[in-house]
Amino acid sequence: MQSEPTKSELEILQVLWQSGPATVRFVNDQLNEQKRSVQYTSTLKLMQIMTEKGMLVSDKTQMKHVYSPAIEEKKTKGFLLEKFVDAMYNGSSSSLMMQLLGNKKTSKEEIEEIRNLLDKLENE
Amino acid sequence: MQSEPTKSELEILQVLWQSGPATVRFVNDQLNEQKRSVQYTSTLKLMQIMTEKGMLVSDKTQMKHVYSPAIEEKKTKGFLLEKFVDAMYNGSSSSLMMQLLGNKKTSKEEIEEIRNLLDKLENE
DNA sequence: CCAAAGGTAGGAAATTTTTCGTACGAACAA
DNA sequence: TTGTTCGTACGAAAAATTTCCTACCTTTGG
Repeated sequence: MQSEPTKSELEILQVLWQSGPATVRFVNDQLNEQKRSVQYTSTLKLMQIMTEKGMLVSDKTQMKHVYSPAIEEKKTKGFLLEKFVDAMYNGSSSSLMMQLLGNKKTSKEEIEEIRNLLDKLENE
Repeated sequence: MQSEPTKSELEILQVLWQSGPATVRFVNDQLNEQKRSVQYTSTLKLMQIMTEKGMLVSDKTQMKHVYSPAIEEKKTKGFLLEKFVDAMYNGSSSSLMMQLLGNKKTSKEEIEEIRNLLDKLENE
């Protein structure tokens, strides 16, 4: 079973998803560049907690520990997406899509792509 | 400007969206039915805080105050959806949709609904 | 060798979010 | 009238999350 990452935890996961396994130093630098100012030891602590929780795994064979997400990106995102859809749109994917398609301009290509996916889904 | 509702605040908004303007008593009952056990005064307090923050407005002319969301449902959901897409899918709506459709939670009916929506969009 | 730089560990402080106890007023039924 | 029920107000406790201080070890450059 999977527990919901907090806001800060999610930021860390994002860095790791984006850049692959990394040291605390690297993650912390990325956070400071991309997100917000945060002390090295804060990031360290959080990543340690995440490891305890089983969200990350760390390779401690070297002095500079290297962390990676314990659960694959797709699964975690899928899980969070599902929760989001449930909470916000009563579990209705199409409602969410309506909102999404209504809000932003979607290109013909994207529409085609989605249509193809729909076809594939129905032929299973 | 709009501030992000916390988890609990979102639950309250959901009740109000679902049922329209309501008293604390009603909201609290709904939460206990639909979500989790929570004391009346906890819900009251939270709704008061939300009112301070400008997320809710309350009609205090009657003894039983009646609360409604201060911002329309669509705007709030759109705002949260956008943040979600940005955080999780680098702002790419179609990526999100792919993931959504890839999850096996989408029913035939929903697929049809989406197809219709795509048709509509293309004919504009 | 020695100092400086950079790493982890751990506890505790700070902040944010959530919960609830208590006080007190209004309504209502007996 | 009177007491029971139902409402709000408010402060503070509790819990969850986030931040950082301090200690101490390892590596590296001079």
